[in-house]
Amino acid sequence: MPRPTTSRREDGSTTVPHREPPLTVRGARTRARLVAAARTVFERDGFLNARLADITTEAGTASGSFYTYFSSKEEIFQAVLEELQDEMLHPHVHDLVDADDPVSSIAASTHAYLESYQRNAKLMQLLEQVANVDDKFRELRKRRADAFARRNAQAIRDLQARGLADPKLNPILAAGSLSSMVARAAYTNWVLGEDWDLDELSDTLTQLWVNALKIQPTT
Amino acid sequence: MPRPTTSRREDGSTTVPHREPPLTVRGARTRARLVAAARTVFERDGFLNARLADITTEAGTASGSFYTYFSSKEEIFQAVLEELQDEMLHPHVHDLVDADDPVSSIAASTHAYLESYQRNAKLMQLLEQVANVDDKFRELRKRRADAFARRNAQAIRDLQARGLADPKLNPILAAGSLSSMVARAAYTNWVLGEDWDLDELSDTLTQLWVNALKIQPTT
Amino acid sequence: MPRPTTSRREDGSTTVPHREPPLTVRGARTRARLVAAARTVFERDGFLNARLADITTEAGTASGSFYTYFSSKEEIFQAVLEELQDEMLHPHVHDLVDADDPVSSIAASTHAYLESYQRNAKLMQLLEQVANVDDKFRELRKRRADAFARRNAQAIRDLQARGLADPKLNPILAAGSLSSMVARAAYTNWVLGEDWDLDELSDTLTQLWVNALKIQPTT
Amino acid sequence: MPRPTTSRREDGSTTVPHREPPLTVRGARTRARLVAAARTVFERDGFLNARLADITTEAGTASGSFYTYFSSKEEIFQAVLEELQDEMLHPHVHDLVDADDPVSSIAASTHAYLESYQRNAKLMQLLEQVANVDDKFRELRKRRADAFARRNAQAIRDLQARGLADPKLNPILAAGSLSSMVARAAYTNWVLGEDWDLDELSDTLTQLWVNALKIQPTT
DNA sequence: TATGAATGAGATTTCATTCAT
DNA sequence: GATGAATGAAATCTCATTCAT
Repeated sequence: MPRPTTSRREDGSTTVPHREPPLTVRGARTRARLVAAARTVFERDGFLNARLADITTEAGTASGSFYTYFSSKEEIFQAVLEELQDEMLHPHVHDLVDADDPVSSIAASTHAYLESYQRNAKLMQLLEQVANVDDKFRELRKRRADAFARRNAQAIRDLQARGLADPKLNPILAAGSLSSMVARAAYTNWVLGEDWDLDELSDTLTQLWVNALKIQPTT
Repeated sequence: MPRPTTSRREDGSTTVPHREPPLTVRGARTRARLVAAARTVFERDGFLNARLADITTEAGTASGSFYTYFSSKEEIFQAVLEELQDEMLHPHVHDLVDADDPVSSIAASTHAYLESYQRNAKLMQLLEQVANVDDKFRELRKRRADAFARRNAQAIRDLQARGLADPKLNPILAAGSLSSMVARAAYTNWVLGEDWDLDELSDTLTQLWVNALKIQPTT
Repeated sequence: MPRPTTSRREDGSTTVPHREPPLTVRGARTRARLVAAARTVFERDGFLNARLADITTEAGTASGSFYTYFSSKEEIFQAVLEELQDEMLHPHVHDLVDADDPVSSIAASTHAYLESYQRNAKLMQLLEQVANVDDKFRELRKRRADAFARRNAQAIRDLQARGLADPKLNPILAAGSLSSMVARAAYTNWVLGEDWDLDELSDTLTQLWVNALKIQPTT
Repeated sequence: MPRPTTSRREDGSTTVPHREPPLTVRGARTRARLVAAARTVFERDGFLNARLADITTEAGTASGSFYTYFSSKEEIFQAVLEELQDEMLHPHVHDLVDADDPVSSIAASTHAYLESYQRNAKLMQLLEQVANVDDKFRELRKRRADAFARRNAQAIRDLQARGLADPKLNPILAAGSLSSMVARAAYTNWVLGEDWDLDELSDTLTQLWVNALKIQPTT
């Protein structure tokens, strides 16, 4: 349809398939089983190749039960994504400003990002796949990237104000570019399958970031 | 959405019955029309949504004629990609070593990369989409990224040897990371649709790169 | 729906599934086989219960071939309907005015209508079913009924002008009502399954019509 | 559109497991709510498009409660129909014989029929739809039409015996045909959506009926 | 009685690929 | 080489009906 396409009503209006949250304990359990199954199947087969039937089979439910809780593959994918922590979705240095020691702060957040990327590599790969196929997810990612860039840009601005970072840099572009660097490096390593050591990569990225901003030691 | 009967597996294990290059002039013309049509359709509809029938219709040929020249959508996509210059596929600084002035060299190649990315944004988006869906193209991208990274790593190593770059950096990881930065920044700008000015972005990236490597002026 | 319901293009635009008429002889033959098969299946199973698979099976084609020529059950039903003569779709007296003998004229057209109704009873039943289920066909029927009513109303007006019919009657309402009488009587007899004799029914309807209009003998 | 799992056959051969009438007050109330909801939903969506889930939602009951009172959509439709007065289901002249004044009698019953048709137009449309889809309802309609025809035929026979109506007419066929005329005219006006004035239509139909039977004034 | 989650059969529709002309 | 009709596998989605609580 396509749906339908599928207009149900005789007046041609289409009801947006809104799914109610489960009201009973049994319902909540079934929904949870479906989400877990979806994660398994997505990670195994990829988003595009995953069939709803695979998911329900994996969850041990009837095929029709899927639609009790979700109205599309996209929707259950979103539910799967919600298990990803926000902090993991983008590299960040949000404690940069508060820190007496920006370098350790960058090091810490970089390391944390890489670790969680590695831990969720399959899911990150999925996200990459879906964001390049589905406009809604592309938009979602853009909004998140923007939010992080703004926070990092503010941090850079603060450092510049305190004379601790290269004043010539455009804070927004620099923040976006350096975030990009970390995100793409992680992608290259764990999705494309380079075999860089996590700690070494973390150190290099931290060093590059610090150098790039020309961060001055605070002491 | 019904499943395409082909390209089921994500591991890319599809047998490719090779098609002979066209022998006659008419054949060469038809093939060229198909490739051009494919580019149009891919850019309009995306790789996944593009149907072979759309391509043959756009090319003004019968649907069956497709198989005279190509044996799959992947294969014609490869043909379309061959129009992209190699240098455009990855950010590079290959003239870095020879240059007396590494900064201008970085600036020039960054600017060139961004320009061609902007010019071929639709195709780059396609490449991103396909590389995240088809293992063969993912592999292809990895090999190319590796090749560029090796060359850039060598350049960095040379600068370090001449005392012109931060000796603490791991040349391979630094090269990979900085390339990633430029590639992903371009992607963010022209695929995700940020609205950064090309020149400003180019300047920022150059500055970050130079800072990151702690490149010393040669004079 | 069927494909998510079902926008093909990435921009969300939906292509109206316009089917080209067949270009080859083979194509024309296949299309004809499908229409014939559809009539058989519709008459046997009714419009709603008919499955496209039944039609293609009956036609001896692959299921997918259906969509080479039609894009929906409604569309092939329309093709089946086109075999019905226009004159058969509504009771009419269009030669009423010209006739020197309006009574024989009414008798002849009534008899002709009933005969063709009987001959196409199954199809008329189908039309009744579909017109009460599908707005497009309901509209189609209304337009046709209107056209016939206008012609008959004109005939009545002429008779009134010549002093040959009851001048108190509203020509439009009388025409509509008397047409309704014939149409519904035929429906009652051949669809609901009364067992009235065609000739007797024809005579009665003619007599009622003549009486109702108070038609005077012209001699 | 996927096929409903039930009511496959057009011959209406569905086993109907009877439901006991509700024993408690609460039960009676629930049943009444369901019937009212069904009418609303049927009139809004049509019989075929109406889902049992829509009905229970509208009634504010759980979906499973439906089967406590009804065993199918057909059965609840029948319950909805029972709200329609019998007299409304067919045009009638049942007081014709007793009347000293057959013309006024015909006028009165015609007018009454049209008025109630207009008032229940949505339900009459539904009945038309269902009677053309479900054999049980088609049979029901036929039986009722027969009963009315018999009564009207008797009335005509009486008039003929008293020398007050055209003796050449077959009473049964005339009764059936004239009833058809009124019923179909009402259908055309309020279901197909002509825009005839009720009183004008009523007058015309009465006049046609009186003329058709050649009814003589009794005085 | 009432609830609402669970079930699963089954039709539609797509489109890559083949093949007779 | 070119044509375009024919093929058929496969996945989605619906919703009447059942059933455990």
